[in-house]
Amino acid sequence: MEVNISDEGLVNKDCLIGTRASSIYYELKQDILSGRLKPGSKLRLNSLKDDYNIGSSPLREALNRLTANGMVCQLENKGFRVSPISIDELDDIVKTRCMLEEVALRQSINKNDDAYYERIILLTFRLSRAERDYKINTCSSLRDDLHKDFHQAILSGCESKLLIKYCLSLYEQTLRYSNLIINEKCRQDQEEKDHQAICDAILNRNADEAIQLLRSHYQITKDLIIKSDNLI
Amino acid sequence: MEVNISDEGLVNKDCLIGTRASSIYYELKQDILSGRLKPGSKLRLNSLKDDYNIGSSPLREALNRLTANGMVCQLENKGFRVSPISIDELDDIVKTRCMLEEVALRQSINKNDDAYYERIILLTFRLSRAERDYKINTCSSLRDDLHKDFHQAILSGCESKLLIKYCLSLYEQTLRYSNLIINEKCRQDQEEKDHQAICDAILNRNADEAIQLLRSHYQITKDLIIKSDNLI
DNA sequence: TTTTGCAATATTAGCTAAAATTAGTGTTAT
DNA sequence: ATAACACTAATTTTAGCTAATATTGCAAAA
Repeated sequence: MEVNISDEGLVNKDCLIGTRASSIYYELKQDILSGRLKPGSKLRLNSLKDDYNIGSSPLREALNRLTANGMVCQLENKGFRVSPISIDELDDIVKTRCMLEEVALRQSINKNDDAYYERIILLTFRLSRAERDYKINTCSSLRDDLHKDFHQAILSGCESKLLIKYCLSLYEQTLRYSNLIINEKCRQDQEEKDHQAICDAILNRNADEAIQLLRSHYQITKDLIIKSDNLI
Repeated sequence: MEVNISDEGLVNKDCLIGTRASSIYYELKQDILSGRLKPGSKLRLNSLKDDYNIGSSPLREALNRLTANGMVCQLENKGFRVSPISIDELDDIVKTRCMLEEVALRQSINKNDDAYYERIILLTFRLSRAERDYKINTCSSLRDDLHKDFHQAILSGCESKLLIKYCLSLYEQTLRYSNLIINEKCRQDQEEKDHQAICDAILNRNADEAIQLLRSHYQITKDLIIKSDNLI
């Protein structure tokens, strides 16, 4: 199987892929995004080697790849640590994300491509089903995957690969903050409505409204994160 | 010396820094940007180990960091190669760069910060002096450094670290294409005038004009690259 | 007694070199 | 002609070693 490392979206997420460096990359990323590895905490190579049962070379490779996303930072001769979080950074992430996704979303809608609209309908449906199921079985992994797919889908009509890449990176950075919210029940119903509303606006070719809805979707999430006070 | 790997701008450029992985990173980056390592060409680990006199572990680390910039791409179990170039990608880079720098430049100018304007004047002066010297001694390294500094300076009033990071990455990606132009004499005089005009527009607080000048500066460079037919 | 500076020790990161795995290629047998 | 096999060359990984950093304990001064 030929897999280009940089095309993350296409890579099998279940770590069934070839190299150890890649699978450890996904494991670490998951653990950082989920908050199991806490922001600011030191990533001791020896501990990680034991915990994940891996050698130092592929481990260092994985950590180097994670520094690219801004999830891990490295200090010369002092090793790696999970990037610290801050309200300022969250602010920057959300603002930048709004700005870039506005452009990508408008481009997508204006292209007027049938396949794009079908994708939106399909993924909105799947996501709402997963949200419903999640209330019963509380297994979030499918919901989380579909949530990511939804947000990628609404930008998928954008011609610029770079723009899409940046938006994906910002999505993941936001996710790290979102996962700090403990009580997400209150958020969930709102989220579901937001997604449906965004979907409708897109299908109505109403770019301005869709953008406005997306902005407030992000703004509300940000406010909740800041209010939740899990930021040290 | 404490050096955060991700803060590239602050890192000593002359490879005098601590780890071997870092110094090999800068060497490789330089060789890729300069075109010595050709787009699309295979980066055989054994050859690189011999050429740069280094072990495989720091070498792999450096290559992994370079994949983050999009200068190198990696295929599972097939190693690394210099990322191929294409007109489509150049198009994407330039468009995205225009879009992001417009926002960053407007923010910078509107902030109305004296230190910012002083920086612009200073760097424009230094750059023009270096351009003049370059015509005599044809040593481009100082000119290249100052050119980079100039383009960073005009965005340096922007509050968003992310935006600045993206702009820097796009600058470097553009540079790889620029260096394919063999006959750059024709370009040089134009460039010098462009820089001066941009500087003037900024000092006049004329954001719209500055943005327009920056856009056409990039557009002209792009057209020259495409016309030069070094894209295979 | 508390604080400061230094030296010795322990811990950790980073690197090299060699082993193991994988992909690519050519050959042989069916 | 095609499929299976074996061989070669390349990548990836492990394990051991070196160099750098952090910590501890001790002694001397305030």
